[in-house]
Amino acid sequence: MAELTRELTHKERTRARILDEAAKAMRAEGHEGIGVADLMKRAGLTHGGFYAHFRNRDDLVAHAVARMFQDSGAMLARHLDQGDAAAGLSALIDYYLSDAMRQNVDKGCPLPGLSGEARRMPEAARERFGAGIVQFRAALERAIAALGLPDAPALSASVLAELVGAVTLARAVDEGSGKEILASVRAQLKGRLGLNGSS
Amino acid sequence: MAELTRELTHKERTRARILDEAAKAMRAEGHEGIGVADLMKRAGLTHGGFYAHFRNRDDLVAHAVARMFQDSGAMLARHLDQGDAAAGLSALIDYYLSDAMRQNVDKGCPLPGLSGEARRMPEAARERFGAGIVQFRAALERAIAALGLPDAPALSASVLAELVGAVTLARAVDEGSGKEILASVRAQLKGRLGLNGSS
DNA sequence: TGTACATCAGTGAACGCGCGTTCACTGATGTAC
DNA sequence: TGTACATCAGTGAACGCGCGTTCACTGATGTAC
Repeated sequence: MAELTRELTHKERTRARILDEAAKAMRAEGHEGIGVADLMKRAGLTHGGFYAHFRNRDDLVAHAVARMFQDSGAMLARHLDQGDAAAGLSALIDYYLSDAMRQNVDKGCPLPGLSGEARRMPEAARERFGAGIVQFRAALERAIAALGLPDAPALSASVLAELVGAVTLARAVDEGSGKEILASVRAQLKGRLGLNGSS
Repeated sequence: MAELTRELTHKERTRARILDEAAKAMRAEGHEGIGVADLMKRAGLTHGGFYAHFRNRDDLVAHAVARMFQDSGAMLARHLDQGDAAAGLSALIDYYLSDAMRQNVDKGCPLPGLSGEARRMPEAARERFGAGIVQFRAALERAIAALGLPDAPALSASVLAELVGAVTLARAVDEGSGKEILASVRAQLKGRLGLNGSS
């Protein structure tokens, strides 16, 4: 408990900086897309020091994945853990399917960029990734149930698939098609969840 | 025209074999996941011969992507280019969201496995990939329009996102969750398209 | 029909390069007295 | 308060390895005569 509020040591701050850079790099370049030397350079260090912070590269990847889902969980809580489920879901959809999400591949949710290669990640990272997906879906399910829609478990899977698929595809096509996919899916999804009229 | 029916030369058959292996390997391991030497070994050859068939590795990747979308287009045509749009779409959904699709990552549609890294592919491959997505969506749009549903363009984007997202996520989580995601999305998607009762 | 030769798909050794990892060392920090 | 020393985060040269690519060569094939 004291653990949670204690000042970070110098080493802990360095480690956090490395993890932040790793999370950015992995979102942009995939889990194999950045090397130890480049990563340490981005964090303002030399590559040899890496092994004072992580057992090896696989260990880094696992912790970077955990880091990304912490951010992701905070984003979900910000939108969904408030009184109004309809307003929260609507805002989440607008955020997730925004053009900023399409463009800023190194920020935000790891699902569109990394789900396709999760299978190939080192074991610890893969497990955390799977757990992150399950957690994301559970948050959606709660919000959908609060909205009073039927069959929230199945609907949450469907909505999550549509959100993640839309961003993934929007990033893979040309800019015009990508923006259009996002706009189409935003409209369809809100229609489906009855979020059209108000708020 | 004669081009299309002519017997393949020995070299052309070899090239096709290399491309088939490359397509399989890329679906399973990503576009950077297989090396020239391993690929040629899988095709029963040695690595030096590679450059008699392709300018370089980027050239191979571009042609392998084209190859995958040929297969993908044939799969779509098989399901959708027949009289009954409802039966065709229903069969496509069952095929695409099947457990076989979840398991056999080296076969079938390249979208779930590779869309997330399309952005990072060499330019020619990236363009073909984007074109493949647009073509897939167009086929869906035609079938949805034939079904008589309103707003086919937007709905096709939404359905495609859901299909691709569902398989991507199902492959990234544990087996139980994966099967459950596929079953949920199958049911939701068919309900959405009014494909529940018959056929 | 049989021989000589050109063609060219495929071989395999070699290359330069960047990767993850190791390790002896440096030098700033903070505690002991 | 000032000095001596232990700690340890970070440095940078070095390693073995696998990668994409090159290239001189081989040997089977098929055409020319």
